[in-house]
Amino acid sequence: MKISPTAIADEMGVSAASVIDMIKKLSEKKLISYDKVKGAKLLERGQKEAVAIIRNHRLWEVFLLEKLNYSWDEIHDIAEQLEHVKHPELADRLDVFLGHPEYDPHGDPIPKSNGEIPTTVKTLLSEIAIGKSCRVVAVKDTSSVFLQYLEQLSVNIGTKIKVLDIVPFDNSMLLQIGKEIKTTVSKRFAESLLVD
Amino acid sequence: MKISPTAIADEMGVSAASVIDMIKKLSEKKLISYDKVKGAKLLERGQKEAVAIIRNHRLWEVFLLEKLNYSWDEIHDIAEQLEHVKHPELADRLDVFLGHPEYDPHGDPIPKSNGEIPTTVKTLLSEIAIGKSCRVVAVKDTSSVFLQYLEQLSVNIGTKIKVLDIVPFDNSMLLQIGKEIKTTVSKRFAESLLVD
DNA sequence: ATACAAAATTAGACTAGTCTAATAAAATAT
DNA sequence: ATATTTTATTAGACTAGTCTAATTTTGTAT
Repeated sequence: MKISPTAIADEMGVSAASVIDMIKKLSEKKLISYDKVKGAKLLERGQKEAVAIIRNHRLWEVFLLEKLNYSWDEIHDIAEQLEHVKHPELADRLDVFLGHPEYDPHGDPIPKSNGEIPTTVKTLLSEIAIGKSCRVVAVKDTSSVFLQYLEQLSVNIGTKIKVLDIVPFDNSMLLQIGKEIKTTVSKRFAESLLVD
Repeated sequence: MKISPTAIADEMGVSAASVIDMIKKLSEKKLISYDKVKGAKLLERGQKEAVAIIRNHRLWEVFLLEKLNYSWDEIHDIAEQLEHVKHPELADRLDVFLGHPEYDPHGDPIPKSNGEIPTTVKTLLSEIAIGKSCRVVAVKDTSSVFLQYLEQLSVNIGTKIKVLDIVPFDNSMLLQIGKEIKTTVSKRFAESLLVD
């Protein structure tokens, strides 16, 4: 997919001009390539740095949730600060301390030391047929409102969900969540949850 | 003690001009006061922020040493980055997780949530008389070379030291460290170690 | 193919933090 | 009390990251 300056600007909430400036700087540093037609692409060094930071981020998220008892919707913002702490062995030591977790609390895979990222088969809940069951493996939307809504519905990574019915009118889904809860959710909701 | 711009510049390894510029900015923000005669002083708000950061720093040091098994001389640099991570509850949660430690690995007291800093009676090892025993409570010098030297001598916070003799010529001290080690150390060394 | 809209780019400005070099003020020594 | 040295301060410049307001380029629709 083509990554254009405006796409980045929207995503990051900065002006297009800032993105262009930064693209120039990162290109000079050979971290990314950029050409008007192909858009922006990570170069080898940039890819490595990026994956390392994602690894940090996800490991810290596990730490914040499991060790400091932060909730699902609070950890992202703090991890965003922690991810930039730099020290050669830090991620590896954290990884050992946490017992080599494979996924972060949002269900995203934690890159290995060597940069390898485990892949998982993920399907949108919205694509599950009536009568089928599945397990939540990740969330696509990590906003607080969504995560808090999930918490309210007792939906977590690993929660079993059965699709009882789909309303043809607007594709709302009637779900059996775990054993206790039966509820209807919107199409938008079903498109924000990843299952296997 | 009067804190002058040059003193700060030397300590921080920046130019005097930068210090003056920063003094202006911090004064405008009412974090410090400055007057040529009295020097720089922390104001209430500045004091609070400073203590909060020291609290973060020392708690992270405990974490790095105890949980990630970093060594005595590596933790300071990493904690210097971690200390600036900002989140309302972070220090308190870390404090709970670590079991409310009172001192950091260098023996310095960890400020309480309310900003209170426990005080301890500390004496320089160089002031202990021949024949007296004492326990190491803190280090005054936290450079790697010094900390590594201490490690080599098996000196840690809590280690018992007996002053066996003092050389009148240069005030070197003959020490009994723990049960095993007997060695002579320089006056400089004895002035870098705090005991009770 | 021309005109409008959208995206990319440039120009110029601003803040924050830093520097060096020049100057002013203070402290110290004789 | 004056000369010398040290300290404080100012002036002007630089980098990094950001912005707004042009302007140029590209894409699209008729």
